[in-house]
Amino acid sequence: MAKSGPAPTINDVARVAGVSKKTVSRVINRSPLLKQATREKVEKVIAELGYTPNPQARALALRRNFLLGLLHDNPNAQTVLNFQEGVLDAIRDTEFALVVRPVDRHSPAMLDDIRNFLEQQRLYGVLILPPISENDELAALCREMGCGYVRMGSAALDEAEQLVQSNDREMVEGVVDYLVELGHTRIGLIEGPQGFRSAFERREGFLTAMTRHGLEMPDDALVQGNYRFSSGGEAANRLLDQNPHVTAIFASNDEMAAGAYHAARERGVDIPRDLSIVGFDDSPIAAHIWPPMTTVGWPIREMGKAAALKLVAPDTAEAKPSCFPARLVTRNSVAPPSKKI
Amino acid sequence: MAKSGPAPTINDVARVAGVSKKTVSRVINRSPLLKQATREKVEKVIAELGYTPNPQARALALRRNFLLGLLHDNPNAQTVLNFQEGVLDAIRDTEFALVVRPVDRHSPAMLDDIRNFLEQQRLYGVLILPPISENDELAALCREMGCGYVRMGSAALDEAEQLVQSNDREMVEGVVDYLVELGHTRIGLIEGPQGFRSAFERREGFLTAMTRHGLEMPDDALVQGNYRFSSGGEAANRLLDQNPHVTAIFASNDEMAAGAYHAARERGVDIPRDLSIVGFDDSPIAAHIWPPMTTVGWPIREMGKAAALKLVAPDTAEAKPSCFPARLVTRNSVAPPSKKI
DNA sequence: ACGAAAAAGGAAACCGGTGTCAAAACGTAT
DNA sequence: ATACGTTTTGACACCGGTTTCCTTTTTCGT
Repeated sequence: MAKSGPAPTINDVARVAGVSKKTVSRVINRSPLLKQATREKVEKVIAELGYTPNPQARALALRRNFLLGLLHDNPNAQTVLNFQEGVLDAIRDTEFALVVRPVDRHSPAMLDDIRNFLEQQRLYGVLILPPISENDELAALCREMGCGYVRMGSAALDEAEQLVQSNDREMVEGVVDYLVELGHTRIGLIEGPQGFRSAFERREGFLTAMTRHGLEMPDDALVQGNYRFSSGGEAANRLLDQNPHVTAIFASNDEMAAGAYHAARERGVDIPRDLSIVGFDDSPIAAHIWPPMTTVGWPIREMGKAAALKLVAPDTAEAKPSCFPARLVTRNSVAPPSKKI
Repeated sequence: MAKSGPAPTINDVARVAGVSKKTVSRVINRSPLLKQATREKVEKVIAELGYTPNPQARALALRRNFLLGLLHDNPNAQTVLNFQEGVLDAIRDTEFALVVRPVDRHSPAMLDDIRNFLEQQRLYGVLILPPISENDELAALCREMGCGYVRMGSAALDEAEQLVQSNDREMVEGVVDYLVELGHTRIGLIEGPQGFRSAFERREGFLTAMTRHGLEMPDDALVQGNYRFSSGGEAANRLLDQNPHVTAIFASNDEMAAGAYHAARERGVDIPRDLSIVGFDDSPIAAHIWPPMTTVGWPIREMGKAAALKLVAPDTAEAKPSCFPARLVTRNSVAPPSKKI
């Protein structure tokens, strides 16, 4: 049992074990050039005293903190928090801690802010969430500062090693296949905002599949939103005005899909009888809205865990995978088309 | 302009300014016993070199890190993230950073985990979110470890100084007044789980107002949920089975209210014509669900900011207030009762 | 048994700040 | 000019680790 009072230091351990502090340091850092007997002796004392190294002292000496940073500028709270949970799964019971840093991607000072942040905190590594994960200058900054980083993204970026991603594109194709199989031929798309790689990937997947099925995709059946709830309603109204015969809509995220629900409701069109809607993300709103929404879920928490492990334990098996499959979550917002032309 | 290369240290500043490092340290720490001329000279050099003190070295010397911790075990992602944002509003452009730590209040090891965490990270202070903010052992632990703390709560706890709270109870009374004014007399309550102070406060507010209006509150018009979506549906079904004449339901949070929406839908009762529903929190779901939900909003972000300021700048005006008024957000889930008896 | 190479361990400096305490500088009364 | 009380400043140890470099011990071939 450790006695109470001030925490024991490396000096205490060294004194009690009758060795120098350097030797204790070697034990802590698993240096291979130690006699087995010495190591055991020191380890025994460490256990007795309940000694743990002081992170602040280590940080000073190593010029590097045992801190992971989470950089995000994400409108979706649930995504961020799930990712956080995943990261914390990874660093639980380690000496690492997680510091969060929301940033403003519209601020011209963003890069300078982040540079200051990295310089100040001397982070071990950072995890970057979309959409700023797609900022290559930011990645370059991390490299320049010697700060490890892993990006979460929906598309292959330069270096696969530093990325966790999902197969968005493929999944969106699957969504279209599913709708077509049910008989839908006039399908509208509410895409995400420019500058989001995820929005791009999802649109491309959508268009690819439509082409593959030989389906027409009129320009005005593709409208843009900004990933927020209200934009979904506006987009759906525009879409339905321009293209009244549409029988199904795919929205690039759940929030916009929920917005589309409201627009439909206000126009008196019933979901799913008159209009099928599919979202993306499987955020809580999808389950809570009526009727429960068919959407695409991706394992954010697992991705967070893997991303963190890539930084803190890059050699473990769990840190290896960088692509995490999404899956279709079928609920009640989709039905075969019934609208008469 | 600072030259690139290794960041300047206090020694560089001292050398260039021709003073001792202690003097530089005094300048940084705004020591009052410095000659104005010296101060200006040093400040000039600091600006020239672009010097910023190394937080790791400070942490070691002061035995205290410039880190704020956020302890939470909250089912509501939006609440947590909003609070985070508030905290970051407060510490933006300071040397502080925020480290997050989700905990498991059901784990018997929780207190030990947190003790380790505090001991390791040597935090400047922690912010504690409900429901664990109501754990007095945890508060005692913080005091024992000499770690500042501020709790967010919905009721007056021991020391008002270390708390940011909202006037939940009062607001719930206001909700009841509002419903009564519209003509409702048979109002059901879906309360939150045992052990949540917020649940207790909201129930008491509800019952107080009912009594004040001379309204009957049969035992079976009060059912318990666990603050999660699914429990709201179950609770509403139980409530409506036992008490079919109820014309309005107040739920202790929005998620449960949303669950109640689903139950109503499945039973074919229309909101708000046949049943009015009021939630609490003004989380996104309230605006996204159909019909948009009347609820009570409270300024979580501002509370986060104030809580953080209480730790890092306790003397500023913004850090003073500890009670933040909630307000009724009226949307479309409430109407006068129309049900025939 | 001896010397050389390899292995193990230690002394002291260092990371970049802060605390203590004494010395220097200054102002002023004698 | 001297003595004395303040105000400013600096020298040095310290926080708790790591790194560098050197000494001691062990191992082993001959």
